[in-house]
Amino acid sequence: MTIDEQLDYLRKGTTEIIRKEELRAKLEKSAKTGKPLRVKLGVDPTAPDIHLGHTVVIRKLRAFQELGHTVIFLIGDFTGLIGDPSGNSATRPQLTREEINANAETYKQQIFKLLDPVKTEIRFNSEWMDKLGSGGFIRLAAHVTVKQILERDDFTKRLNEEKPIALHELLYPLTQAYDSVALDADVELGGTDQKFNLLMGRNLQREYKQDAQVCVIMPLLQGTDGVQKMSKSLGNYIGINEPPAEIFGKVMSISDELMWRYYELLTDLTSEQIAALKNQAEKGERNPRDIKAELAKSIISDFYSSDDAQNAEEEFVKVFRAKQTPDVVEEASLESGLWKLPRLLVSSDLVASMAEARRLIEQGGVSVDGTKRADSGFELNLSPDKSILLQVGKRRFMRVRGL
RNA sequence: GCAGGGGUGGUCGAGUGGUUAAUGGCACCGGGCUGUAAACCCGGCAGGCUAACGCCUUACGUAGGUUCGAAUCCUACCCCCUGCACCA
Repeated sequence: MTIDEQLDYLRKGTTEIIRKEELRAKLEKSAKTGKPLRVKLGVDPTAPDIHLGHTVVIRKLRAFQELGHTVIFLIGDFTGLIGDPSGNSATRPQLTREEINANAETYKQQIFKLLDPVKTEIRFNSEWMDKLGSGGFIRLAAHVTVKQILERDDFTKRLNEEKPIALHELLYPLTQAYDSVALDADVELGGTDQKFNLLMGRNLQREYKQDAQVCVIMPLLQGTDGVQKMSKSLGNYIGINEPPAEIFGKVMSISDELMWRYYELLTDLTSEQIAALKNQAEKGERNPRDIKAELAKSIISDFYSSDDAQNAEEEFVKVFRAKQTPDVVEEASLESGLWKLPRLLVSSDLVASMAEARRLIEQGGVSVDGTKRADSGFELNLSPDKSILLQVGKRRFMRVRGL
């Protein structure tokens, strides 16, 4: 690839690159000297459950790796002690060394589904932060003025709204910035919420007479609700460790509109290819459903095999289009005898409460052996010699049998 | 410590004595429609008992109190937020 092509490739999906000319210069220099660029991503040590939102940035790291550069996956075990940079939640719990190591293992196991281990360094910032000591930390703090820190949007806003800003929060960008100095980073990646912190790294590197890092800023991915950013706490996420069928279903449940965003940020298709797909959908040449199914398969293939992706789709079609029973249905054994339907649904854990069971039955959401039963008084007999298939809604199945 | 503001169901946010299990948005669940778990439309969304009509428990930071009746008034306590504190 020429440098221009590389730049184009790296630019796809980014919100902003600060600054593009510098990135070009760095790419050129690297090509000339054969020395790979050091590309940094900092992560929080507490949340090792990676979801698609995180992969937006990780995929971008991969793009750098594909071009031969080195990725530094930085686990912020020191910064983690400081607290939440977005300021809206409480200080994080302090983790023990063992917990941090365990989380790091989990991270590795997950990120290496996307990244090349050979071209990845895993580092912890306690490595240099611990050495710094409080004296060193104060000397570090002397490099930055309060005004500079307060420029951060979030801080300005909170200041104006008279919302609290804890002192340690002001130090957060500083420590993150120092990581870039310690690592001599050429590029740092982050979401739009990280922009200020990334820029702080540039400034601090200059203070330390280093070549300032380029900041590659990625958008935040919306969750399955299409409204808020994907996050575990909002429950609108798709985890990369989820079973393929689950991922497939969740992807199919995003709105048609949102899928273009997912295409852009979660696949390797070029912007032109995506535009072409969009065009086909708008003209009615292709059903958006199919395009979404392809997206789902592509995403699954990142974390599983393409066979798994294929199977997930077949299963989906079987259950939702052909309205058949899935291949694998969970089985439960309950006491033999006469059961009332609501009680059975609750006892088999298909439904959480009797009230909900009755509601679902009355709304026509429950069937027994394929027949809809909309009567809460429905009774059935459980015996050991034959199992009964319960279905709630479109996708909750369970086979029950008497003991 | 002092002054002020605030704590409501998964979430945001109404409600300041009486059909209030608590308006509304979002999320979520069910149904319809569809080549989608999309969009759209309809319904639901504390729990227990009942085939059903319905009945009964809990619930608006916590604990008491006033009242025929309280998320709403009173008392105490807890928690969160903002400001004050020095120079005087």
